[in-house]
Amino acid sequence: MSGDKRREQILMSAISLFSQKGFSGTTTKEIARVAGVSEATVFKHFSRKTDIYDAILDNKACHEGMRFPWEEDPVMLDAMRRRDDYTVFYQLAFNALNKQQSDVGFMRLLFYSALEEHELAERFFGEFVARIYGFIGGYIEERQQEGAFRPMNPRIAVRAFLGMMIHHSLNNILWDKGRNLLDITNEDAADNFAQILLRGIKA
Amino acid sequence: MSGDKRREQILMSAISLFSQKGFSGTTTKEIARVAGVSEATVFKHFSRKTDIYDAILDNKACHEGMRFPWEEDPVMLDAMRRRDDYTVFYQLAFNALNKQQSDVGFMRLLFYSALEEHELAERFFGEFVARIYGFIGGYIEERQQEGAFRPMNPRIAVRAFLGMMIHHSLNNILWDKGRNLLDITNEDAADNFAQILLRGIKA
DNA sequence: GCTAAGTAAGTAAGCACTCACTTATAACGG
DNA sequence: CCGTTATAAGTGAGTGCTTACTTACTTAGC
Repeated sequence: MSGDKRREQILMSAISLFSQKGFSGTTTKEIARVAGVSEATVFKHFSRKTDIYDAILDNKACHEGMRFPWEEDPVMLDAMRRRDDYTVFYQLAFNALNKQQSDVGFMRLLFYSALEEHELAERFFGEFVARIYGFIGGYIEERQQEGAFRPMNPRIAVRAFLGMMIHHSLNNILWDKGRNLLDITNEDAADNFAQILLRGIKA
Repeated sequence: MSGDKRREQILMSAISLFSQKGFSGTTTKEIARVAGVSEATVFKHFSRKTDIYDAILDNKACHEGMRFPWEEDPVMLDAMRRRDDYTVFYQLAFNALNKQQSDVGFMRLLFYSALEEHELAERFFGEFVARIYGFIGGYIEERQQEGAFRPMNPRIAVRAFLGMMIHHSLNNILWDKGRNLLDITNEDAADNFAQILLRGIKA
């Protein structure tokens, strides 16, 4: 197998393990076993254990994870132009919830790295989340100036909205996997969250 | 020093370390150093490392952390009787935010234990959060029957409200310690979150 | 003089990481 | 077509260090 392919395979195994057990809870031996190679091979591709972690967050997080739904969703972009606030926030929530649900491992990894205070995780959150605040906050601000939304700090509205979505995903991923407290579809969640926020901030 | 006092002292050191580095990232040697005793003394009080973790979540979490603000806050109980919805939700948010802010270590510990899938953490979340959903959800349901709130699944409203608060605390604790994205007081946050939710669910 | 509190000095297992070595691949002159 | 050779991919068997945990022993207080 070529070096690049093997490297990718090791990274995939590492993502799976780090997301389950965190950095210090995962051994290089185990990464090698899951990747189906010897431990020495792992160290041929990554000279230190932290290099594996760095590579994951550098590639996976900062390239794959950094795509923004609104840059690819014509439905939402069109709704923004038409000032169809409900569709804008419904699409935002629906896209985000689906994305979070489809990559539970990556979500867990981000949480571990935040707790372990990995610098790359901090950078990821700083850049990615900052752009989200700018984008949604900017739209809310425009609508405030148009008199559609009541005056308030738009970033508080963003935090409230993101809070609903992320906390909902967190519940499903971490604390309430059996959906005992609340068992709803992403469509239902997006619909309700969009409605609560919009009624909550409209003029 | 008496056995019980020493035991407590070791637990305090362990809480501090586990909350910073997680379970597998913390060594028994380090716990002993912080507690100012020998490693052997740690194992006199706790025969295995996991016993320390269990003791923390058993005592600290299930006894100290399980106190509910509404059971002690006369302002909020009175507001509930008077159907002063704003004060009810403002007090809920303000109490929760202050509590979370005052015990960052405990919050981090709960996150670690959720990621590491510690059974006691699951029990804590199951019991504690379930009671919150029952309590707030029950109040919302009553107000719906009185015609004050619009018809909807009350638990979705609870999730939205808890999401705003917990995500806000999480931002301040984990991702945006420098308050770059949003820098507001707990009073401001509680006020805005309560307003957004109430406008969002009122009839 | 008994019991509880405490520890120095271990132990075996596990950890990240290295080294000497083998195999597979492919390019190239004859 | 073959045989040589350079290079990259891969590994078994270690290295020294750290880990959770133990044992045999000392001290302090009633």
